[in-house]
Amino acid sequence: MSQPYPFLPTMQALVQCYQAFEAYSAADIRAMGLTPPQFDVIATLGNTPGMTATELGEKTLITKGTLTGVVDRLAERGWVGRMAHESDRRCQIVRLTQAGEKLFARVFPKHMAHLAAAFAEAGVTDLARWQKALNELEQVFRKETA
Amino acid sequence: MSQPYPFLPTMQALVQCYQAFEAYSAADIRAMGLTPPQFDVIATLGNTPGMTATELGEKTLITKGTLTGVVDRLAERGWVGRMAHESDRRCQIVRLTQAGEKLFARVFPKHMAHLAAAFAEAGVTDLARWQKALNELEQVFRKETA
DNA sequence: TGACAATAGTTCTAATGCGAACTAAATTGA
DNA sequence: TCAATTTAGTTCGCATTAGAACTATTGTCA
Repeated sequence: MSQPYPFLPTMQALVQCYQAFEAYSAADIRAMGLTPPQFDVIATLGNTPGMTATELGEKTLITKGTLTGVVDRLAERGWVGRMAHESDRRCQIVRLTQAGEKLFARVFPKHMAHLAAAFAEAGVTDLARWQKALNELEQVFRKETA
Repeated sequence: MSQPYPFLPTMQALVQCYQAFEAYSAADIRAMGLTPPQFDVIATLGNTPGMTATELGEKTLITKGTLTGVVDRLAERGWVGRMAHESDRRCQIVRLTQAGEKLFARVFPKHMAHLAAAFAEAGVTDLARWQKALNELEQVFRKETA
């Protein structure tokens, strides 16, 4: 009896791997009082002079409709601010406030250390091999829609 | 200048690969009038005599709190039903109705074909290699919490 | 220059998603 | 046997998510 869908185990492995990563990462982020998307925004804006909301959305993979709400809540807490773009009045620049910079300096290294602990036993050869597999598998899903 | 966090490219590849899969899969599912979790439930219940909500949550990786709502909406549309467990009155059995079986027969093979199209050019060697990488990477995130 | 298309953000709706609190029922253990 | 613990589901609060509709602004091009 041959496999009806030989790709299913690979797909299930992808989903389980991602869920394991999410659970591991999100637990640490939530313990610091942030949600994963909020952390992504803070981490992306760290050490930058700010960027447009569109640019921020591209880097964090957050859709623009969602990004409005995420930035709203970060702004309410005083961590980010919105500023007018110099030449294009449609755009706005989102950047960290001073309090946001302090938050970034506090949570970013801490979360990186949390992740580094997970990868402690992984060698550069493993990392490269995994990355290659992921990039190849990603192309499987990209080529069809293109 | 050495990499400050050598594991970051691998993690980004994981997130991008998963997002690509999600986008590819969800577009097809939504076109059939279902959400991804709704499809997961229908697909999991297909060809089974039903199962408890806890079991269903474990297979679909949907949290129990969320599962209540997902099953509610599927029940409203007449695709699944809740039944009392024979011996344990805390449990309930969730199973497809006749309409649900028909829906399963219609959407499941169609979505599998959509996925198979993406994997058309992938050989069994590729699939096995990707799966191995994903299983290894998953363990990276599992071992720390265990 | 002026209609038209493209872009940037916001707002809206419906559905997840997670964690915590809660009720009901079953299990444990002294 | 019965109080304490565990388990199964529901409910709630808060945040995210996708997509579509909408406003404001900019770019295109005949």
